[in-house]
Amino acid sequence: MGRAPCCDKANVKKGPWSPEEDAKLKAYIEHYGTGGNWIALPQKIGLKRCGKSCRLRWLNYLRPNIKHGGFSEEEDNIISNLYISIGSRWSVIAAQLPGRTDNDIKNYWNTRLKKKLLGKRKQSNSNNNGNSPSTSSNEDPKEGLSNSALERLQLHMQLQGFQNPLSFYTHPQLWPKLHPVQEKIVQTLLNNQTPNFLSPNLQAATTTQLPEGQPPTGEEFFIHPKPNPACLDQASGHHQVSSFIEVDELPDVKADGFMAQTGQMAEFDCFKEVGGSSKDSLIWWAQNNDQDMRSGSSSNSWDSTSVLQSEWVFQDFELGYNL
DNA sequence: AACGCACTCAACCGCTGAATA
DNA sequence: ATATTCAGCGGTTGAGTGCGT
Repeated sequence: MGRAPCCDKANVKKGPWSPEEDAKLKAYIEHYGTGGNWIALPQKIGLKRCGKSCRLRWLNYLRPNIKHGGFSEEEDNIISNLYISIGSRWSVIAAQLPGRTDNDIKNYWNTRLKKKLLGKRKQSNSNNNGNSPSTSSNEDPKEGLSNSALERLQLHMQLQGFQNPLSFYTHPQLWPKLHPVQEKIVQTLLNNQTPNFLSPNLQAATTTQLPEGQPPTGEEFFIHPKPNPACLDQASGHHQVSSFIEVDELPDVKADGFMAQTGQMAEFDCFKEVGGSSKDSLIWWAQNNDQDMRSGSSSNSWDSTSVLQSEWVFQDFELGYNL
């Protein structure tokens, strides 16, 4: 079943918008609104543009109170931590940054912030031992986890001070401290999307608050997944170490080798603990991601069921992975 | 000055899910 | 229940720009 094009491509202008087009679009929307139909809008205005193009131009550029560039440190923190927490859901991230558009944030992340953070990490690695080649996730996307997953894993560990592998699990004070904004987002997402079997961890995680009246310093923005006590108790402790070893420092961690262990991992007690359905989901996730990796697909791997599901399964996956 | 490379960002493309016929 | 339409979203592209040689 094909889908009808949203506009007549032959009669539609593409490329950069002229000031005249901008003025027409802006004046019309400010006066009449969008009318709830972007497709019909360009015809009404007399613009030879696709409705989608008009919508994008309005949302990303013409809309009032749009900020461009000049991201602050606080915004950097929020973007980084939300990316690590929820992945590339730019619209959700943008919703927390007034005046910022998803497109702007996405560009900023891809061109600057990611490099800034991963760059720090590489520098940190070379300072530490000098023998870690630090394979960047985007160097070879066909091998290993998806770019997004690897980046998030790397950033997550970096930002958690992974240099002391046991510090997180052995120090409850390192457990989740959510900024109220993030707590709200996570709770909202939880209520709407997160499968029940994953909720307990996260809900527990969200219960830890910043001390009242204490302003966030930035560090508090980081969301730390709380380890599943069942896993801690029943998996003989080995996962504690494995979960903090950097993926790119593991010996030859590639798609096949890594994912081949999912069956073994799925049998861990801690996964039995959370119920059959979750186990199935985990296996499903592993299989689907395996396919995604093998195909080298650039499609959004966080997806098909629920981004959050994948996200938290991924975290559990880290816990359960046995080196 | 000219060239090539890297980077930025506006815009496009294609997919998904919700709404509706 | 199915098909269709559309808004919204995330990934990708390519023109423009800056910088080094």
